[in-house]
Amino acid sequence: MPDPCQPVGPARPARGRAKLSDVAREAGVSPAVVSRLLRGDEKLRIREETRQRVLAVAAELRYTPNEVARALRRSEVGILGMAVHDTSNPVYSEILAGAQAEASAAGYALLLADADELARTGRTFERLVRGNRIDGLMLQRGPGGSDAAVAQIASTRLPLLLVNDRTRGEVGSVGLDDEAATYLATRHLAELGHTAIAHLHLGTPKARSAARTRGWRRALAEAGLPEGPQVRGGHTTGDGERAMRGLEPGSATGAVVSNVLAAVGAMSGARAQGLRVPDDLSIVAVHDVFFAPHLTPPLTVVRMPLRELGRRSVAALLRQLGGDRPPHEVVSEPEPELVVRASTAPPPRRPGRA
Amino acid sequence: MPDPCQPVGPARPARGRAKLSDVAREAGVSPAVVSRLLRGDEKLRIREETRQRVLAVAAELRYTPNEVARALRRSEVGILGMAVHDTSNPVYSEILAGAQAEASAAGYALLLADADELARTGRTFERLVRGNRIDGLMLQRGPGGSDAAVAQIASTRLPLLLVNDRTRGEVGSVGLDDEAATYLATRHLAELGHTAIAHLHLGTPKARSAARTRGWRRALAEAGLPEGPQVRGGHTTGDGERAMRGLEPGSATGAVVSNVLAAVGAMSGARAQGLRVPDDLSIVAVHDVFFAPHLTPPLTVVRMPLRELGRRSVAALLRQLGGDRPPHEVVSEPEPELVVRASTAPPPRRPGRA
DNA sequence: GCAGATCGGTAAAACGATTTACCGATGCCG
DNA sequence: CGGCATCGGTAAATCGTTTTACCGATCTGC
Repeated sequence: MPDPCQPVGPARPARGRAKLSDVAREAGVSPAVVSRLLRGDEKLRIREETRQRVLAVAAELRYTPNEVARALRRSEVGILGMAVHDTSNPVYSEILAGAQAEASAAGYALLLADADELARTGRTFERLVRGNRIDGLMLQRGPGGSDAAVAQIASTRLPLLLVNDRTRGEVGSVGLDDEAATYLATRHLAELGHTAIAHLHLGTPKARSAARTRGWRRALAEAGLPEGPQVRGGHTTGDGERAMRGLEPGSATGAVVSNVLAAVGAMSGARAQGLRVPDDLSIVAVHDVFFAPHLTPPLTVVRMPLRELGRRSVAALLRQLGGDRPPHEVVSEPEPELVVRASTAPPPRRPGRA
Repeated sequence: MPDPCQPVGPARPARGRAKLSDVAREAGVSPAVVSRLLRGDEKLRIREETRQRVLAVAAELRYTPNEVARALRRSEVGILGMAVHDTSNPVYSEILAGAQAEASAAGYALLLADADELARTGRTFERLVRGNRIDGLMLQRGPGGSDAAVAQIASTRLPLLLVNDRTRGEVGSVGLDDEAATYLATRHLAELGHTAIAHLHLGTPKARSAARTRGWRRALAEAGLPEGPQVRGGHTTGDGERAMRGLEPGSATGAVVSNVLAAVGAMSGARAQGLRVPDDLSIVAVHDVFFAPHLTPPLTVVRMPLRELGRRSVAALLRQLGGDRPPHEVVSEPEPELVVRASTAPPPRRPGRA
C-alpha cells in the first residue's frame, strides 16, 4: 500500500519517468539492490520477500533504465554503427536488413551512417567514431572507399569490421565468396556453349573486384576458353549502360556482370545497341534482387547470402567486442547459387565473332 | 588489487581518450571554462590569450566530447529513431536515405528500428522508446501498422512523427499528396482513351489508401468515366501478381497500381495471363524507383518526392523537439510528376469489354 | 577613498545508473 | 562465551559533461 509517511517529493516525478532511486525508495531498499537485482547479479543475496517487493514496485512504476546513464557508467552503449555507401542500393539494404535483425536479437540497436561522409573525417567522424556513440562499427566501403579512411578509423581503436570485403591483419572483415560467384556464372555460360565470355567488372573495391575476376578466369581456364574482353562495369545501372558501349560489338556472346545493378543497365544498353538478350547476348549477374525475376528477360543471377552476411557481420563484431581477435570470415552458408532465368541461353548459331 | 606501479594521473590516460578535465588541467583552467568555450557560451567572458591556450590544448589532445556524458547531462542524445516496416523496400529505403542526409546535416544520427518489432511492445520498445535512447521517433507504418501501437508510443510523450502518412490531432505526420498521384495516373490513362480503368489499391494503411482511391475516383469523374474495378494490390510483387488474378479478364484496359512493387508483380501477372503490356493492358504505378526504366516494358509511373519526404520528416521532427506543435504536412515540392514510359498506351481497338 | 561595475573566471551540483568494498546482525560451533 | 561464517543488504565512488550561482580582483566614477 501507499506509504503513509511521504512528506517529500512525489512518488513518481510529474515530468519524466521513474528512475532507479524512485524504485529503491518506494521499495524501501537501496538503489544498489534494485540495480543488482534487475541486472541479475549472481553475488546478490536477497530475501525472497524483498525480491518480490522490489520487482513489484519496479513493475508498478513501469521502471525502465535510462540507457544513457547505463552507457556512461558501463562505457558501453549497446549501439552498433553501420556505415553504408548507398542506402538505396538494394544489395546494401538487404545486408542492412540482416544486420538490423541480428543486432536487435542481440539487444543492440543499429545506428546508420553514410560511409562517404564518414570518410571525409569531419564532424560526423568525430561524433560517431570518437564520441563513444557506438560500441563498434561496420563499414561497407563503396566504390570510392579508401584504405586511408579505414586506417583512420582503426587507429581510434574503435572495434571495426569491414562488411562485404576481405582483409588481412588487424582490421577484421566478413565477406562473401566472390570468386565462387563469378566462377558459377561463367561456368554456366560455358556450359551453354558460349566461347566468348566477357566480364563487366566492379572496378572497386579492389579486393572484391579481384576475387570476381579470378572466378571468371578460373572458369574460363577450366573450360579451356580464351579470356574474353573485360570492361569496367561499375555499381550502378548507368555504369552498366556505359559499359556496354565500351564492349566491342560481336566480341562476346555472353557477359558476366559483377554487379546486379550494372547488369540491369547492361541489358538496357544491349537493347539500345540492337542486341537481343539472350538471343544475341546472354547476361548473368552477381547478386539476386527481388525484382530480378520481373525484368525482361528475367535476369539469371548467382544468388549470394546477403541477409546472412548482415547477420554474420553483427555476430562477428559482437564477438570482437567480447575480446575475440578480428575475424576474417567468408559467409559460405548458404552457398552461392546459380538461379537460371531467361537472360541466358545458348549462343547464336552464327557466333559473335563469325 | 590496486596497481602500485602506476604513478598518479598521466596527462593523457593510456587507455581511452582525453576528456574535458584533461584539457582543463593541461590548460590550467577549470573544466567549466573548457566546456563553455567549446560550446560557445555567449555569457563566458574570457581573455583572448586564455581562449587560445585552451583551444590549443584541446586540439593537441584531440579532445572529443563524450557524447554519452553530454546526453546524460543535457537529457538529449542527438539521435533520432527511424522505424521502418521493411528496409529492403526501395520506396522506404529512398525515404531513409533522405532522412539520413538531413539528420546528418543537422548534427543528428539516425537509429534504425524495425517497425513491426516495435509494435510488439517488447524489449525493443522499452529500450528504444522508454530508455532515452532517442530524442524522437519517425515511424513508417507498414501494412499491419496498428493505431494501438501508435497510441502506445505517443502515450510515452516521446516526440513522434508518422512518416508517409496523414494524421489529425496530437500525433504529427508528414505525408505525400497521395490523391494527386493517383489522380495524375488515372488522368493519363483517360487521356490515352481508356474508359475502363481499374485500381489496384493498397489496402493499408487506411489514410494513404483512401487518398489514393479518392484521386482515382476524382479523375474518373472529371473524365466522365464509370468507376472501374477495384481490387487489393498490396505492397509487394507477390501481392501485385495475385491481384491480377483477382481482376476479371477484360474488365479493364488500364490499371492504376497504388504501389510500384505491386505494379511490378502486376506486369508479371498480366503476362502470365497472356496479356501484353501495354497492348492489352496499360499499367501505371505510384512511385518511381531506379529500376523502373529498366523493366520491360519500362514502367510509367507518377514520381513522388520520396527523398524529400525523408528530409522534411526529419526537419519537422526537429522542429517538434524545439517545441513546435506536431506538424501535419504534405510534401508537395517537387510536385508529383507523371513519368511516361512504355507500360501505357492507347487501349486496344477492340475494347476490353467488346 | 569607497561603492558599485566589470572582468575573468571557479565551485559544485546535477544527470541516472553500476559496482566495489564493506557492514551489522544472526546463526553456529566448540 | 568467543570466534567466525553467512545472510541480507548498504554507502559511496565513479562515468564525463553541463550549468547555475557565485567570487575575488581590478576598474571607474565621484
